[in-house]
Amino acid sequence: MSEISNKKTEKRMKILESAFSLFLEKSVAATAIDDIVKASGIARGTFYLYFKDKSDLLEQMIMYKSMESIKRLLAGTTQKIQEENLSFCEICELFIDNYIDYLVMNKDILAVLQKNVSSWLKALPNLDDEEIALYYIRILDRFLEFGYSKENAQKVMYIVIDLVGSACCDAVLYSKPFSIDDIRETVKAAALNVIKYGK
Amino acid sequence: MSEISNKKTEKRMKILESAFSLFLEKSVAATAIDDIVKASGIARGTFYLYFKDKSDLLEQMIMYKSMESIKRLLAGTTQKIQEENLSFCEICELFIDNYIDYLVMNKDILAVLQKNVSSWLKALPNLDDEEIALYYIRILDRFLEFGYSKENAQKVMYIVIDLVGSACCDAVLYSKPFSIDDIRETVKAAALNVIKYGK
Amino acid sequence: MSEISNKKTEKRMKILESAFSLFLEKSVAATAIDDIVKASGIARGTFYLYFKDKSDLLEQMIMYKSMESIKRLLAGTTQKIQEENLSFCEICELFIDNYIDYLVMNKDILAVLQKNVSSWLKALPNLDDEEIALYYIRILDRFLEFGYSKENAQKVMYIVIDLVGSACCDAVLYSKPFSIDDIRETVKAAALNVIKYGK
Amino acid sequence: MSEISNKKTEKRMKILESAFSLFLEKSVAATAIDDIVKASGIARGTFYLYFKDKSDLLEQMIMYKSMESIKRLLAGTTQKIQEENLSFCEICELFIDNYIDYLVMNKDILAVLQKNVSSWLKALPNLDDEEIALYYIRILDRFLEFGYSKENAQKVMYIVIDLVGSACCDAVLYSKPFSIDDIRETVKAAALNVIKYGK
DNA sequence: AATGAATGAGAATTCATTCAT
DNA sequence: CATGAATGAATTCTCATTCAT
Repeated sequence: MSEISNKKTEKRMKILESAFSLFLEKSVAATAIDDIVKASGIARGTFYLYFKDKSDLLEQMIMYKSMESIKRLLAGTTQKIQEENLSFCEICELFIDNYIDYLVMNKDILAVLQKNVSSWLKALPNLDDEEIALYYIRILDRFLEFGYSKENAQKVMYIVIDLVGSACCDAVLYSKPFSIDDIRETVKAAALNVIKYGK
Repeated sequence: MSEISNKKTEKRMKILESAFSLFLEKSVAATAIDDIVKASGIARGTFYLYFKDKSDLLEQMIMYKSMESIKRLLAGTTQKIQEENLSFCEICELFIDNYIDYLVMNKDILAVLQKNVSSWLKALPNLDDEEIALYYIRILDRFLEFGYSKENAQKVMYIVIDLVGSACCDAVLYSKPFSIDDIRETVKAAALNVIKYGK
Repeated sequence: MSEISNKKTEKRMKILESAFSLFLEKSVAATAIDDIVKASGIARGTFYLYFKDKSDLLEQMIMYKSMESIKRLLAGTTQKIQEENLSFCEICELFIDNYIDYLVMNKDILAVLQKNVSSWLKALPNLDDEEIALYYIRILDRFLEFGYSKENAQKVMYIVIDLVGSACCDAVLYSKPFSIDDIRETVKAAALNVIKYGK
Repeated sequence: MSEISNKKTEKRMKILESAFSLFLEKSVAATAIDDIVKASGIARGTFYLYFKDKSDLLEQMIMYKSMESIKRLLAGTTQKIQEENLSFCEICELFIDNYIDYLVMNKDILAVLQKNVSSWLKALPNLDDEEIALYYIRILDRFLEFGYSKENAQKVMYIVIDLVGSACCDAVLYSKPFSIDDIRETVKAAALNVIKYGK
């Protein structure tokens, strides 16, 4: 990659990160392009060299942020799976636990993505990120081993991820109608029941 | 109710309905107060006699729309429960089925409320609508009969409703990652498993 | 006409006049909406209550200004015609003389309208201004008396007006390639020759 | 001419031609330097190596385009004059005919130059193009032979060219208020009358 | 209560021009 | 000579809200 191309990517990242911070502080709607520009230390026109408009920025950011973090989650989980020798249900529990932890710890991301936390799921089938695709296949295999059909496995995985994301989003961000501490175990149990009895 | 107060309520409804249509057509963000005012056939200033501002309108609308329809859903379901003699699990299945039907049929409401379809849940505990409160208690009782603690029952009910709402929202509105026909049975089974094994 | 409607028309005029002055001072391109707004003593948004945008304003202004002044020209000329007893050629000469005088005296209008001074001609056939239509017919009648066919009369009238407008525009505004004093008599003679021998 | 200087001229032409195409497509005002630069296949900064700014480009283009074509017009006409033995009036008629043909055929140039088609006239007296100067003198001589004073000849020539250009501009571009076919003969007759009786 | 003209802060976007490479 | 990323002043336009009638 050339010097220039490097600098461009760097600046694009800088804008994305600055915008993200502002979206957190205020909210997406309350953040003006002008704020982003000032926070990024660039000129107003420069923004438009990198993004078509605010919604283009938001779209790119959701992908960038959710990819970035889901990758970390998957990497951490699969590593543990390989190290220790775990049963299918133990793996699922571990994964769900990690996902909830991830949501709790990344409250900032959650605040921006809202109920779209799990939106990376929709992009999974035709995603061009090899790393994530690999993890996905590895987990899918375990479902097949457990007796799931491929189709059913995909649907159940979707429902579980969505269930956890949706329920925890309200809990983590608003503690409504339950705090994350109150509902955590129930969510975990619910998710596991969906998997255990979903064949 | 007096003549005047009647007219006021009527005009308030007119505004809510006009706004709802526009929110559907365009989206909330793209709808200006001016549009709502024109569609309602009232003067610009009049809007502010009925609503503090746009977000006040939105809040009132979500409540109005989701109450209105959830009431219909609950009424229909509890009636059937009383007529036929059903077991707890049959009742739950019936309720979930009806909820999915309701989401499919009220695609327009879903389009505006998005993943907030189930937001009426958050308001449930301290809601001043007697009718709904009554239904809620009746269903809660069934959970207790089945062996649930009150607290756990509330959590599981929340998770189930949220699970169905969230998964079906994507399915009904975007058919992504699955169409509602593809995922319906899996969602239903998942929800039932959460209830059956959630004690 | 109601009080309000009166005030609206008044404000519209105020904007048109302020804009006209600025167009004169600077040029159309160099005048920002903001300048017009300041000069009119109104708020920025108010401008958009009266005009869609700058080109809408310009269009309305050209019509308004060229109508306004052409009416004065026609009125002045036809009055003289009725008072004194003049031959066709004398009438034409008088008219052309008056038109040149008008262009010289309304240098400001000319500066804004440029070669569009005669653009009111294009709108003549389907114009809804009764006053002007009346004058037009009266003059046309004289041509018919002189032996012109109706069609030919219209064409010759157009060419003459356009000839005078175009040649004098350059002369009055830029004195290029000739000053108006240098070319006036030649233009007048040319125009008269077109009429005299154009049958 | 050196290699380098050749390439420079070539690139300058390329920019002029690209700009001309865009001016035609959109209009001068709606064409950004950026568009011209892209269409020319050069870098943004390069533009400023060849032209001071947009108005400099426009000025150079009007001259370039109107010179280029007026030369062709004059060359074609004078050639015919020399071959055939024509009277003064026949020459004038031929010239006017050719000018109208030229305007009809160069509708694209007309669209950009608008009523400035005849603006080359203003530059005639102090033009450093020998070829055109020569043609001009030759035609002027014929007017003197016909009995015109030098000064009057220049004025009449100006009026005639301007008359034809202005009337035909509206006709060719907008067919308003008359189409070119409708008005052609009347314009021709008018122009000839100006010359015949303009002494 | 109802009206709608007026407001003006503020948002988005463009674009000619510069300058370091 | 050529490049094109960066600039930021300038401009257009929107829209929630107020207030005199």
